[in-house]
Amino acid sequence: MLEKNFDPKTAESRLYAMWEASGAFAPTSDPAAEPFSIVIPPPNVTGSLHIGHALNNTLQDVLIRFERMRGKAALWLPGTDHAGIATQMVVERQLAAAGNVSRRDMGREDFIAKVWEWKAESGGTITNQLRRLGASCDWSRERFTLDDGLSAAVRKVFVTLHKQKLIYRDKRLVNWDPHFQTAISDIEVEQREVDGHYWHFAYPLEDGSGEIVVATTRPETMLGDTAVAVHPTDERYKHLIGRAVRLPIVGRPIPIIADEYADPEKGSGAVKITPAHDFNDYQVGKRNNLPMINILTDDAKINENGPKDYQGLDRFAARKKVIAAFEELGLLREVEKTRHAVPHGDRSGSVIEPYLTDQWYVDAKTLAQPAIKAVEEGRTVFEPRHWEKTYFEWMRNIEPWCVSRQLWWGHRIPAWYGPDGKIFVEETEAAAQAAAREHYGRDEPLRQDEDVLDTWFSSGLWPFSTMGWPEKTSDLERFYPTSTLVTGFDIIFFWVARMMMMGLHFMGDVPFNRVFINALVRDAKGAKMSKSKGNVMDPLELVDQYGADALRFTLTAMSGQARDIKLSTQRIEGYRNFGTKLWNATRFTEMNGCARAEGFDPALVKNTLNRWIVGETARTVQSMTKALDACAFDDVANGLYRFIWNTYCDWYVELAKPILNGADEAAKAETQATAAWALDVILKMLHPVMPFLTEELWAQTSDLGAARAEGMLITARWPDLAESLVDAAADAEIGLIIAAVSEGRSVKAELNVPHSARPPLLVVEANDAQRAVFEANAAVIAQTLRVSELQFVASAPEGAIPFVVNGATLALPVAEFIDLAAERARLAKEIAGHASDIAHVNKKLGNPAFVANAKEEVVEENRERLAESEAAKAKLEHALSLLEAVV
RNA sequence: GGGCGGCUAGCUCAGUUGGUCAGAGCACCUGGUUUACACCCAGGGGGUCGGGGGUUCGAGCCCCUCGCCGCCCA
Repeated sequence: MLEKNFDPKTAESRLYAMWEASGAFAPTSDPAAEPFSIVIPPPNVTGSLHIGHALNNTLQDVLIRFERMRGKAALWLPGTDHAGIATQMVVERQLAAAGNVSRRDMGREDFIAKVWEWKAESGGTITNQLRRLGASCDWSRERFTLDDGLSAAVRKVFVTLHKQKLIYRDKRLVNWDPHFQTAISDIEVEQREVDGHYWHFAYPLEDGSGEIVVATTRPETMLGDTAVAVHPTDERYKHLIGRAVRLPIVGRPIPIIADEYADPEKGSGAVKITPAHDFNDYQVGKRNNLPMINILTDDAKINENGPKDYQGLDRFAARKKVIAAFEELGLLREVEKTRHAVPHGDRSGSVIEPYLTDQWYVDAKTLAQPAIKAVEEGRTVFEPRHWEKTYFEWMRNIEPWCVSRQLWWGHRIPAWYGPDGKIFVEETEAAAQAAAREHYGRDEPLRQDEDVLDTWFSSGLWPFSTMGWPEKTSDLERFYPTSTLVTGFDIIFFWVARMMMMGLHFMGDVPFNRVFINALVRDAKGAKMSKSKGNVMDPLELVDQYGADALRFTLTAMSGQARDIKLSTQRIEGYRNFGTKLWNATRFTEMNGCARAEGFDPALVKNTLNRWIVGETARTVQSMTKALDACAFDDVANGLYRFIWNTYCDWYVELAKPILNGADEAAKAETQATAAWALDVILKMLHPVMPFLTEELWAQTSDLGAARAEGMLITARWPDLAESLVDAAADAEIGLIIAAVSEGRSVKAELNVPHSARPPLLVVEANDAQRAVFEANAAVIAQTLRVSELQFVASAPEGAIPFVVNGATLALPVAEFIDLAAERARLAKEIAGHASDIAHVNKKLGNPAFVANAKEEVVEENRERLAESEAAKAKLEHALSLLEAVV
């Protein structure tokens, strides 16, 4: 006998261990099985599971479990990302906290050893947390972006792209993060609106004949100014073009040039040009052959190109000093308050400086073309579809991808420099030396590039590098392209786009056929969860509190197509209750001898109620299968909820009670068998979303009745029930019973008939078929509606309360209890309802254009509806008139 | 400035190709010792589907326009 409640705390770890030990997570080796594969978006190895991971991985697990049960060779390939900056940051912080020497004092080798040490200790945290969630990943295939195989893949890709001239070295402005002292890519830059100022500076003309005013939000950059630009058509300045101003503080004469970049509408119309420290100015500088003066050090202090008394000053201190100097010189014309966007590093949070450096670039524009085409042609489909616009938008305007990072933790760039600076890009040092020997005609000492690659470079290879590429492995053969990628929209640029480019280039095929973009989880108020706001919900705490299944079900139910999910514990609690409901329904069936019958065939059941639930079950299987195929996760959750609670528990079990307690042994046996059968189907359908509870119920009911053909639920076969199991006659019959009971309950409740009262239910008027249903089901209706019996009468006695169900008139003789006013109100309400319906339909049918243009079946439907409503209204009006007569 | 998404019951959201589509869950109100479940059962109130205009026999669903809100990119 089942306990009263499911206990997730003890069951979850036990069941997970059982699954894992059984090998159920690995794809079946059956060569005939169709492959279905998902690669996990590798979480940062430093990370711990947040609610976004919980959602993302729940959805992947739902798909994997579904396809596994369907008999496919389902592979969910897990792993983690070395996460260059993030990890380096964590370890550096730890070193600092422990009072250790800094990274730089420690040296590269020792520091990296420290990181690996840290990874060995803490790197398993997040994968263990995924296990708590129930994720059925194939852990035997787990990968890490910095493991040997993936590192080899990275080198191969880099060298190949270099030889194809799709990777090159270039000197240009990059986004420089002074905190980490590395370049970062455009998409790692976050624009933040901040309060700032426009400082209007006067630059005196060199000949002393006047001045020209420019404005800037970054005064310190004036130290690197090499021109002032005005618009070529700007009449105010035309006469000054070609002349020069003397740059205050610095004393350098700089030219006044004509360039369309200057906007006559903005400020004075003249703009200072600092080619080495501003992206727009850089373009202007290139167009006009201006010198580019870098005035900053790697850590954003003024370098030797600045005036003596500025050298070594931090950029913000230098800013203050520049402003003070202008004020002193009497050249500060105006200070204007402004709000403007300032670039920040998404990891460091520090202000990014445009900075002129040598970096490695990937020719993303070229690689993007096939990636754009693949989505245009539908070889990869985004779900929801509208994300394709975002993808195209970015891909069509893609910039060269800066892939070098001045960090230590990551894939060292496989490039070696000869004594003369000649670059040898090879997969190994030995190969580079060989190439150098070839080039120089002798051995020369080589120096490897100090930089590492952007983390996203290795994650871009993830769908094939994890399967063993560049080796030709059987996994690649079988599971590439992967079936579906499930990820968040925030990394469409970072990750999805890069995988598309790399996959197409190196595998000649898309990395995945479908990309499901999941929503972003927010708190109950819709705010983004963040540690600083203190509104973070820890998924593991929620698992502790409500069980993994409840959390999974909640996330599944809420993952519609909307961008945001607003998560509240109330919701989780409700779905925890849903699990308990199913648990207790199972407990009920167990108590009532429901057990699998040997050779049970749902097509052969005779009892109407059983035929009905068989049909409803088949319908649900079909809609759930369809919804899962379409990644309509919310439909899955809602459909299961409704079927299990409102159909199986509320009606099937309730209507089955009289049979289970009755004397008709044949009907009883059939009902016991059908209830058990339907429950098994339910467990299967619910398993992908609530794996723990269902597996536990599956186990606990395993010895009830005939043995199951299948072992554990996780590997049981997904149900396949034919549409033909739906029986229209059974639907109509049970539908009438449900309608009669519901309406009868409503009447009793509205008239405040005491709960203990047991009037008979009078069948006043009904067609032959309906009469037969009422006769056959009198006992069930009587028990469920809590009436004494059913009586068939020619007309309703005085004071009986009539109600209309599917055209039949029923009545409850409860005159002694009723409040006349209440009854009058009830009737009036019903009549009004029908009246408005009639008016609505009449208006339609009265419109000749409607009858002429609308589809025949629509017109017919409306005619029927009108007739029904009119009949019902007439009956109720008659009842009301009788009531008035009594009074 | 450009792009994308949203605006449906008090709250959170569903509403496929326009024709019972005005729904669900929660919240709220009323009643309940129905021997599976109070993590329960039964019943109930509540929305002119952001505003305006248009197409259509018919629009929450299509078009235009305006207004907010959010996100992304400049």
